[in-house]
Amino acid sequence: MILTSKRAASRPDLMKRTQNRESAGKPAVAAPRHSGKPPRPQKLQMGDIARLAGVDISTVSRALNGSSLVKDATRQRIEELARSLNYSVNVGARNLRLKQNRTIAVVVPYDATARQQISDPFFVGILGRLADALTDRDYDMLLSRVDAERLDLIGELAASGRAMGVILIGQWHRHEQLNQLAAANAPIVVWGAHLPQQLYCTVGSDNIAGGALATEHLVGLGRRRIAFFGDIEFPEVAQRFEGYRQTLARHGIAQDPQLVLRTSFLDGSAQQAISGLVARKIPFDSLFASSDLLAIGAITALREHGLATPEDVAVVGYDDIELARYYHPSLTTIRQPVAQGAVALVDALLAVARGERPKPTVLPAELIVRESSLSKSRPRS
Amino acid sequence: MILTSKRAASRPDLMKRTQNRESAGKPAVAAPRHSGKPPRPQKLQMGDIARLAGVDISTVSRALNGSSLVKDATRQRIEELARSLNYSVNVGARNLRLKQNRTIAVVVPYDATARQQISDPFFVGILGRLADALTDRDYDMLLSRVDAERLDLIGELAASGRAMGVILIGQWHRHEQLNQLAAANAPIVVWGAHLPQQLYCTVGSDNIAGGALATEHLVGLGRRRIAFFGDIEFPEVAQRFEGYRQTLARHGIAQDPQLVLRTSFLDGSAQQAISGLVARKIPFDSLFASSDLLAIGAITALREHGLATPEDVAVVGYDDIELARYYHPSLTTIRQPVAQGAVALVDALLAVARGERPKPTVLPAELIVRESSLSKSRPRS
DNA sequence: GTGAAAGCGCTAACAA
DNA sequence: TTGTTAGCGCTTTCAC
Repeated sequence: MILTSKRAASRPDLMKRTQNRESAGKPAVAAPRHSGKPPRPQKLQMGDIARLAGVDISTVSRALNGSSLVKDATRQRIEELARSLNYSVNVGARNLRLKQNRTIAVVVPYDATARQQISDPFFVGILGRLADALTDRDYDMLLSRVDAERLDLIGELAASGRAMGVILIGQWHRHEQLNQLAAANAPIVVWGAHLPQQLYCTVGSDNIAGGALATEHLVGLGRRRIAFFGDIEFPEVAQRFEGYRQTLARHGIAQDPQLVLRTSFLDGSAQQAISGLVARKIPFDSLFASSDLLAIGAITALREHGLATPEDVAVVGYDDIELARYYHPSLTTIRQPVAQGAVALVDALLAVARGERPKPTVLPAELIVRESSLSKSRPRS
Repeated sequence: MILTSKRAASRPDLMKRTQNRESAGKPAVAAPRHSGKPPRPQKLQMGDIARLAGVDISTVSRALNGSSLVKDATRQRIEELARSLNYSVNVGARNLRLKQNRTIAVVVPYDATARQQISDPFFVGILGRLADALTDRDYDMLLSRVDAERLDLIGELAASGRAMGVILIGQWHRHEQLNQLAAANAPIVVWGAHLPQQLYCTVGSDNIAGGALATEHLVGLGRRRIAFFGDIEFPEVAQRFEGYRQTLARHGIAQDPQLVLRTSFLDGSAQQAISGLVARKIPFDSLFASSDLLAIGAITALREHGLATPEDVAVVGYDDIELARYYHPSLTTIRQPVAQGAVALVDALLAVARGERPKPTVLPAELIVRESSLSKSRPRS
């Protein structure tokens, strides 16, 4: 080895830092400011603690990382010092050295055409749970909004080392793009529907069962003209529709295509759909909406047309967002186990990051009965 | 300088990497796997691009950073290569070297006693806007939930270099803790009320004006017994209450302490408050709630007691969450300019990080009139 | 039990 | 225009 301690001695910046610190007690004379700005102090680093504790920087590192090599007394002193000075190890440097990364990106795609926002309460619920699950495991959460048209950008999050992997909330109708990403070995996990030929891992609830539960419930109430609201371009919605379809078939109820309405989220398309049904005098006595937000929009529109829920039209939503309980009428809906889902997403992503190929998770869905479907139908005039 | 190219030659890892890459074309014979795991490939790095392009790593760095020093043809080639291999510069290493950081932490405090969740739609709205504002400026957003009792943890986010600063959404009743953080030079900015003796920078809307607008509106409708719902331990709510108080005084309406109810968020305390008023037969003809969520809870409770909104009790909320439009009755409310606020928060934080002391921002509040306050009062039985 | 030294992946002054 | 080299703040062998 050619280079001995020459190296340290030739580090002018280290000298400078040392001098700065030592003159920190005196008023700002030896350290002239160049600007009028307040002198936001250089961030403390391990070398400073080491010098203050009179030990080598490597000892500080060991102490702060709980190595058993370091003498208890020394560790005490160092820990004390670090705490009292509010020192925290620089995570970036640490990660670089360790080639590790404890950040996970959570991506909420948004549509430029604004069909569904980050503000969808259901997604927000997952977000909160994810934050919990990640915090529990001592991971940081990087939150990104990404244009659904540019899902390819997701790969960059991992490639750049910003995050060790990506949890995507909402599959949309981007199955192909996601498959491509997975094929390119991007560490992603998706909340959504499990599809055939799927290269990426999904976590989601059993949408077919959910759709069936909702429909079964309405059929059980004696409803026969059950409208379906939702955009079946989304795999999850398509599966809910499939549950609806199967249930009608099982009961020998003819399926009326006029009752299947492609509606998106809070932008008024539920209102339009209701208006359309009413205008064309298509009879219906109930409605299964693929989200609570849609259900709420529909109930509002029904009311404007003089139709009461549940008397004239029983309504079942999907998601059991918090508001479902507080809305008037309170909403019958399908609950997805969000907390469980968040944990499953995190665990799956960690597995993917380890190089495994975790199986998709399908969680149970549950029917929550409330006012919007409670009473029996009354005769239509 | 003692060390010439000896150094590079003595880096065994570099050699190893090179060999690995070069044998990558052949089937996995020379590179035996130790486990059954799929061989998640070493992440590409700048050196790889350099070797493939036949230039030095520094040239790659320059090319990818758009330095004008590099010849156009070379840059083209390098960029092409990087793109086709899906290479992205390692942000961690880059930040370390540059001593910069383009991550901003957004912290949503939550109360262990669950008064207000991350899921408060208003906060979520800000969150989305912040994501936009940060993305626009090419900053990453680190989202953390922090126990409101442990706001001191916030300092760690900056001290550890995880983020260059912290945007805190929701001031709560933690004014003192925040002042301490600011005194310790933590780069924070807070969404909330501007208070006297405040060491940290806030961005928020004019809560006094908002409270006054709401109250003025109800008075203008002929209401005189106006209840106030909210927890005035929160500075923002306290200011809304102050606007309410001032307005009543201005109109010479006596303030009845029985009409001021300390209610928190969606946990049913609005219901209790209404029940209490009804049980004690305290007359009231309208209600100003310090959040839309409270207003919705109150309307639900009123309905359960056979009181209609707006006929019996006119209701004004606060925040103008998206749902306010879709609720039944749609909600009269005070809108806070969230998008503007998000931009202001980000700009303020960047200023703080530069060592400046930006002034608190107080944004205008706006009255949005909807059904919940529309009609005139009707006589009470 | 502690210190010296190398190097994580990158950028930039300096040299050529 | 490109290559060489030092070093960002940290962890971890390897010596002592």
